[in-house]
Amino acid sequence: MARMHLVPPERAEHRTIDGHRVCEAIAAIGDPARVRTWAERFSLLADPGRLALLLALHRAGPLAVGDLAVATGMRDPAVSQALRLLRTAGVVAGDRDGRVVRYRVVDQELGALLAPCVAAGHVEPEPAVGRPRA
Amino acid sequence: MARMHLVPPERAEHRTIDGHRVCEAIAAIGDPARVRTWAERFSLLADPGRLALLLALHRAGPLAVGDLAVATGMRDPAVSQALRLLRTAGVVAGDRDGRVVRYRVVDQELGALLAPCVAAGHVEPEPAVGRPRA
DNA sequence: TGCAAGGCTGCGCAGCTGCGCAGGTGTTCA
DNA sequence: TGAACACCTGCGCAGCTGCGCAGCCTTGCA
Repeated sequence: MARMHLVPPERAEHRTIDGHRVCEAIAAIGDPARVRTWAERFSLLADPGRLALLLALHRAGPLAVGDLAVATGMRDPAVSQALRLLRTAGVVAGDRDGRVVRYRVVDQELGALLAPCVAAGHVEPEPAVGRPRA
Repeated sequence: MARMHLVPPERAEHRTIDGHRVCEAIAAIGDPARVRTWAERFSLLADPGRLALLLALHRAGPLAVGDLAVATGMRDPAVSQALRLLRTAGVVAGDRDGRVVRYRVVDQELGALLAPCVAAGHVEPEPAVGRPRA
């Protein structure tokens, strides 16, 4: 945390307000690829449809595609496509039982991110931040 | 958690595989508006630029727009726009100091979501390999 | 063996998002 | 007072995303 001349040479000549903090910030960001990976991870939860599917699977256990469609009000293809995305990402897995495929959450790390979402169900924190200048 | 006839009448006549689990799923999903709110929350973290900015602000403390631009490699307008989005969402706040505006993270709940992202990073300093930025 | 059910895929569209460029506003300093 | 600086905004574009419709494949049952 001491010596950080991590500033890319390209930007080294830019004038900075708090140079040392810029270095700390760069250290905090770390590998851009890692940041992008996490952004993709979060983007999986950024869609109401997928989030609803994950919440349903997380708390109601293995569910079939059609049932998920009924529960979420989505169309079958939409559910299927969303699940395919989540499956590709390694978040869910499907178990075939005859002609029924039941999906379940397998990525515990991402499942843990669902916890605060569920916990905050009863309380609605103030989204209305006082706009100084609307 | 047993008998829940929460199934919307519209979808009530659809054939289901595990009817009770459908009800549990609907209960797990809860209010669609809440799901959408959380999806928007996650979507704030779903962009590499915003995520990098939040990581920088979260760990390096208050930073000016220009410094954030240098740290992230983004252009000033992009940083400004991202911060405006985050500020509108109540995630960050800016403190004006003369002509400099230093931003900081104010939404602790969302800041907590950054923790696993940081913890799993473990970008350990390379002991001897001098690679500022290949 | 025929038929229905469950699930998946191709295609196309509407909508959104992020960003770069140019220009504007307010502040500080020579 | 003018110039430099920090930040913000309007505009437009390229790219992506999610979803609906229609159709196909596989499976199970009568």
